[in-house]
This record gives sequence, structure tokens and C-alpha cells, in this order.
Amino acid sequence: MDVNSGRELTIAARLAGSLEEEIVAGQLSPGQQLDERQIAERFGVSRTPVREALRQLASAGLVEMRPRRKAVVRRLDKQRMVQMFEVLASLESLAAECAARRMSAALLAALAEIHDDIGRCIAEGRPEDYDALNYQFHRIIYDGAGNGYLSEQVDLLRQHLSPYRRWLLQKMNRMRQSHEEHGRILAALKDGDEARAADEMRRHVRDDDRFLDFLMAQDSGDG
Amino acid sequence: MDVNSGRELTIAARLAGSLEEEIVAGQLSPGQQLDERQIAERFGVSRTPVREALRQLASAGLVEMRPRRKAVVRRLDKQRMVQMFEVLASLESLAAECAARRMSAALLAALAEIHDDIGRCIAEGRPEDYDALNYQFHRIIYDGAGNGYLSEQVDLLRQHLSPYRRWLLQKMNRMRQSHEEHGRILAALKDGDEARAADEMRRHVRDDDRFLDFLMAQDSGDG
DNA sequence: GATGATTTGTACGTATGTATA
DNA sequence: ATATACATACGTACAAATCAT
Repeated sequence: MDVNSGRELTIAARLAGSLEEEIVAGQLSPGQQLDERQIAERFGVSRTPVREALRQLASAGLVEMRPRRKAVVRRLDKQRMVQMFEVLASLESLAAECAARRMSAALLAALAEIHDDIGRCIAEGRPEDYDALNYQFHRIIYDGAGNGYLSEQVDLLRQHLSPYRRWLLQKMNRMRQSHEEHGRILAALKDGDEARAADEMRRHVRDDDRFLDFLMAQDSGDG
Repeated sequence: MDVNSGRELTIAARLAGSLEEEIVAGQLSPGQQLDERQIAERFGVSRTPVREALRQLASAGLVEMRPRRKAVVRRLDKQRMVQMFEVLASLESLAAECAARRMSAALLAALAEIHDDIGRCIAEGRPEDYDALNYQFHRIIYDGAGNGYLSEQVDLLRQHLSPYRRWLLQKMNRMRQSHEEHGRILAALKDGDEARAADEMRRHVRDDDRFLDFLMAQDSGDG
């Protein structure tokens, strides 16, 4: 959870982490303005570390900063979101491909276990646990890919998309279908079939994309 | 060159751009320490915007900042570099795949022209122009992919790798082979063959990767 | 459109932590 | 190991620009 509490980081770094969490969790919603002074007061610090944290988040793509304007939580339009899902699908697909080649037996077992957990979570009607378990499923595949850089990038991208993904999953119950897809990915990994693993994963993530497309066509899109 | 001179950006933003250019161009080499005060003096500003610029670059992955230490230009170890090339190959492959589907005839013509330019550049022995032309070749494919986010991400990744790529190309003459590979990519795009375009592109970028691997095994690796 | 209030951008001083003799 | 030198981290002050009236 609070990754920063242990080590003695700078205030700016802690702020960046906290703000990032709030954005990802949806407490700070896209389009919202971020007042430096207000944030500084809220955290009981001066504006200097706040500014540095904001600039860091801006560089990470979570907020937008224009020269003399308030920073705002970045608002993704439909097109960009679809584009990001397209890239996410490609990266996850790469991860699955690498994992099929390099994944350890232990990790594979852990993956199977998470898959079962998700199955139980759905059967017993506890959708609130789904998000975390789903993340773990994918996370294990990143780890199994043995590519730390890929891991970081995919993680970042998922974080950026998470506010919207959450909204997506809230509105429609895609969990059942998603779980079946997980099953196919798992099977491909067990077989060590790189191409099939990559393909199933790409399809899996792209289904989320199509859903999003469908949903945003219903809600009148943003500005 | 100085993209920022036109608009009225903040000093911090200008600094971030300038420092990024210097890092990418190799004027600031990996591992080098960045002294806030020294940079501030060099650009004739105070340390505040320098700090913000450094934090931005840190978030972008170009420099490393640890709490009370000097910021240093990020030094990529061999393993990480290989991992980054692996991701780059995947993203470029995705771009080629999308481009095969969506690329306009005009862009395709431009691509063919650049390809010929590169051919001339090699034939006439002007290797100094190669880098820029090579970048243009790839750049046109990103544009043709019609995915702005992908474009940005690939661009960023190439920038991060460019110091090492430059060193790579200086040491060995891979241009001729690279040009042949470009030819195959171009042909696949003309045929509108998504799978082949993606595959050729992945192979093309991975060849750079293997080269790097080979080279770094010769020079005694860094610490 | 002009003016005042608010907010961002930059400079600088002090405190705290790091490296070194 | 202690102390000295030094660089960073943060806070505060002021200037410049934006927004609202």
C-alpha cells in the first residue's frame, strides 16, 4: 500500500506517490484542477515540493501542466484511450510471449492458484475483490516474462488507464468472460506455446478496449 | 533544434528540454553527475527551475535522483538495454502492423522516397546523414499507424536508447544490412500485409539488439 | 476593457543529510 | 570515529501573469 512510509524519501517523492494514488483511485477525477497552495496546505508542506511532485506527475502523463495555468488531472478522450489500450494489448502480449518461454514452474503454479481464486470470487459473488486478483494474475505474467523494463512500462500504462477501467468494470459485468479468457491464457502458458499465449493475451486486452468503445458511445463523450 | 525558443515556456520546461537534448546527443554521458548549482550557473538561472527540470527528467527515466545525492545521467546496464530493445521491437512491430492497415498512399510514397535517400546516402558514402534518415523512415511508419500515443511512447523509448544506438552505429557498419531490412518492411507495407510487416519490423529492431549484445560483450561492461 | 485578487514562476536563505579528511 | 565541507531539500519572499469582477 503506502510504499513510501518505510524509506525516508523526500516530501516531493511522497507527494508524487500520494497524488498518483489519489488519481488512480479516482479520488481526483480527470479534468479536476490541482491548486498548488491547496495541496500544500492539505499535506502541511510548502509549495516547493508540491510543484516538483506535480512536474513529476506531468512527466509521467498523469497530469497536464501548461505554463501559467493550474495543473489538471489529465483527461483522456475516447480516441486516446483506445490507442492506449492498443499499446497495452501489444505489451501484455509480449509479456505473455516471454513468459511462455521463461516462466518458472513456481510462478506458473501461483498463476493457476490466482486463476482459481478469481473463479471462487465470481462464484461466491464477491466482485469487490476482483480488481486486485485480476491485477495479480497479470502481474505474475509480467514477472514471469523476466523483463523488468517491460514490467515497469506495463504497470505504468495500466495505472494510467485504471480510473477508466474501474468505471468500465463497474458498469458491466465482464468478469465471467474475462475469467474464461484467463483460462485460455493459462493453458497456453502451461503448454509453453508462445504464439498462442501472445495471441490470447492480445485478444483479452482488446476485448476490454471494445467494451470501452461501446460504453463511451453510449455516454455522451466528454469534451 | 531549440524547439522551445518560440513559445514562452517556463525556465524549468526549457531546461528540461535542453538537458534532454544534451543527454540524447551524448554531450552528457551516462553516469555523469549533474550538479544543480553548476547547471544553474551555466544557464544563468536559480536552482529552483533546475531542480524541477531534473525531477521531470528523472520521471522520464533519463536521470536518476536519490534523496540527498547528486542527480546522475542514467546508466543503462546491458540487461536493461536488451530489455528495452525487446519492448522497442514489440512497439515498432505494432506500429508496422497498424500502418499496413491504415497508412495513406501519400505516406507510403514518402516512405519509399526516404528509403531511396538512404540507399543514396550509403552508396555515396555519407554515413553522417544516416541517423537522421533512418529516424525519418521509422517516424513515417509511426505516423502511418494512426496511433498518437504509440507514436509518443516509441519516440520516447528511442530517445532513451539513442546514446547507445549512436555508439553502436559508430562502431560497426550495419547500415547496409539495415537498408535491406527497410526494403523488406516497405514491401510488406505496400502489399498491406499486416503480419509480415509486423514480423519484419520486429526482426529489424531485434537485430540491433543482438548487435548491442555482441558489442557489450567485447567492451568490458560497465559497473 | 480596466483593475484588483489570486496564483503561478523564480530567487534565495537556512536546515539537514552525505561524503571525506 | 569525529569533524569539516558541501550539496541537496524545503520554506519564504517577491515578481509576473491570469482570472474575475
